[in-house]
Amino acid sequence: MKSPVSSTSSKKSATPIRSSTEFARYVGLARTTVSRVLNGQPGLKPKTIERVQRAIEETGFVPNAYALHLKGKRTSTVGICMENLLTPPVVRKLAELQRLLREKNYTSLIEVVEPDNSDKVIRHFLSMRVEAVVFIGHFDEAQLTRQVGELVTRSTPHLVIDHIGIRGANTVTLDRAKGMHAVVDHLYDFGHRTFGLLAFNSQARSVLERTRGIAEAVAAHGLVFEQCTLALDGSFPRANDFEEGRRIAQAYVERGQVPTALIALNDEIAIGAMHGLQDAGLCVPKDVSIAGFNNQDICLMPTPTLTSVDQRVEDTINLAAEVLLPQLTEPPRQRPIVRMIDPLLVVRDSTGPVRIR
Amino acid sequence: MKSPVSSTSSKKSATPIRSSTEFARYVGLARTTVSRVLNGQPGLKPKTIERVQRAIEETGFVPNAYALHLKGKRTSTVGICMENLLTPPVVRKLAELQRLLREKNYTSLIEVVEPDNSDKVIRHFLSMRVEAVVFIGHFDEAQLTRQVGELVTRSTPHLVIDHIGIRGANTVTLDRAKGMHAVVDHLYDFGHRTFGLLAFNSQARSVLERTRGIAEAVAAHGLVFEQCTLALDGSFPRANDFEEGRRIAQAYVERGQVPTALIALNDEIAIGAMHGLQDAGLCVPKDVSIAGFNNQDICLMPTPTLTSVDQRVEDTINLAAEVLLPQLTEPPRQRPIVRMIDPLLVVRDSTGPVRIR
DNA sequence: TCAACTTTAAGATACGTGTCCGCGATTACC
DNA sequence: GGTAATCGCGGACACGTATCTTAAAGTTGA
Repeated sequence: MKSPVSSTSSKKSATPIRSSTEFARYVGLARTTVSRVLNGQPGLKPKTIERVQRAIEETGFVPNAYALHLKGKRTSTVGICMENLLTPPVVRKLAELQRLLREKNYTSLIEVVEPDNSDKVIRHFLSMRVEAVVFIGHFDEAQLTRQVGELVTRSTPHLVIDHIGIRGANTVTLDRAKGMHAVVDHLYDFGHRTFGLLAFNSQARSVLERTRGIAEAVAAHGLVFEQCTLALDGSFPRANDFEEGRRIAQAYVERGQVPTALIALNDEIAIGAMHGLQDAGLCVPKDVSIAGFNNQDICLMPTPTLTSVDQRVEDTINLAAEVLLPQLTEPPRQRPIVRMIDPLLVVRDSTGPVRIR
Repeated sequence: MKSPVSSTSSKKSATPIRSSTEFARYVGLARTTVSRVLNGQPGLKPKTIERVQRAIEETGFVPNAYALHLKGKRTSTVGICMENLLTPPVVRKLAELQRLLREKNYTSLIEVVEPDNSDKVIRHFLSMRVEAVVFIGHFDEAQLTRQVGELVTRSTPHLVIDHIGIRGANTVTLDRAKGMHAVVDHLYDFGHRTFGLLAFNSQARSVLERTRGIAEAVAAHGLVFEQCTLALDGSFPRANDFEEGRRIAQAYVERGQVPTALIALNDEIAIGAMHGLQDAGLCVPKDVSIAGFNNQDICLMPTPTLTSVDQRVEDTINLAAEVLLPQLTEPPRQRPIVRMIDPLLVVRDSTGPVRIR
């Protein structure tokens, strides 16, 4: 493997070499000759090539990417707007996407977007001449729609991951409604007819989608959503999801009427609720079944292990790359591409047959 | 707030404007005049200024950052080498550092470093003329030492976060030995005299540091490390830490001799072990006390909640910024700066008095 | 109306790099 | 030793931008 930095010489070049002119002077060759070596052009004596390569090792000279782009080289840069860097599911998607892009020799420019700096982030991306902009997570809907529109106008490729329903946007997202549908079907098969919804009190699109999925599923089984579901939700936003789940479970217990099945917004809420029930002497899944969402590693932690809906992050991001990469090399398409990923219900020990009373 | 993109006009500029020359032609002014408006120079009619600003909104023109840097503008870019983007503690540090840098108008270039691509990443950072390189996490020690050495040689500022003992490196890291010392002291005060070490079977520096802390602590209490500690570790690397913790706990149970206190490598292992013990009918902390490490959110999840060592991520990163930022503007220092952060023991319900038998 | 001044426009140069071109120097072959 | 082929050199140009300098246009005052 070629090393950009010398591992043997400890030569202290007091003034590091910053340009090909300086570097050529160091080597004792013309700048043009050095340039031809660096770009692998033919018609050079092996001795000359070797001389330049040794000088690279000695000085650690690296051409200026800014000048290269000015000369017409592609930036090979993709800007990624992140909702945050703290919630595991979005960070996993970032990690996976960045890995794929890196494999294709693209650089990722990653920025966390907040409502008041999102235009600044986009402007920065554009000034860095990114070849595409990717959004991962959930954002202000009107703002995102506008930004996607502007990207389309200037024919900069884009992709929205996770956020459904942005008009005109290329979108790759989990079909959250379908995920909840699968959860309800699974619980219904076990005989459950009442469902407690944990922490669904948000107007975020991703949550509404899931509520819709539940509503459709219970309707498909001949149930009435308002009668068979229950919600004792707390504050939003929440401080700590485990504590919130525990709190909600306690609220059900104190109310003296716990649904036979609980469907949680995410795994943290689910596990918190599970512990809340267990603290109250209830048994999971004998007394109450619980399902989470996201299928994070923590699903394996509790006793019993948690049934959850897997986001299929890897498949999602592979699909995202499949949608994004052609845009970087081929002429722009007229119609936005929208692709949905089917979630995967992972059944574990926290869900079981309804107790016969 | 100024918007880089027009929110009102839906002008479809078929050929987006890519240079100030094109832009000036669009405005109908000389390129130099436009440049002076963009850079706020005096001696321009308000009407001219307004004309240019309207054109910016119409076209969404953004100057090319690459050309700007070539003209001498700083890149204001910091390269961040990440161990990974999957383990919460390092990602939290990244999130915090990026937030701080963004506040100071620095762009972060984030790359995940793997053993076989680390030189490539550094070379890429150098070609992007980053003003500093930051390493977050744990890396191959020899490789990192060499890379830091080369950065020093070319007087590019650097900072190593989390990795202790890199010769010549500016370092900010948690004092992990001190953290384990605190854990042992805490358990000792509760009467514990035997300690099971969970998943400490790694030669990584950060783990060795912690083992050292435990050894020092038990010695300070007049105990002999080899006699009072026990380890039934499994494979490394591990697939899922919860299951690994559970597995190790079961191994202790099957062996019929569980130490009164367990010290885990991290919170996941600790919680897994806790469930393993509970499955075997043991009570935490009455029968066995357990302590984790990192004080992640999941510590609040189990019953009982987990005693853990907090990394004080925010303080760590604030200190990191304090060490890093002056290097970006002031002349280079001769001696490396090494700063340690004192961890914080967070006592919860998983640790208690030793059972009297 | 003309000079003096202010405002705007245009020209030139530089930044670091790749590439093309023509010339001189070295090498290889006979 | 002569000729041709090879190789290195230096100059020139372009990329997008800022800035300095100079020229042109417009405005004011007497």
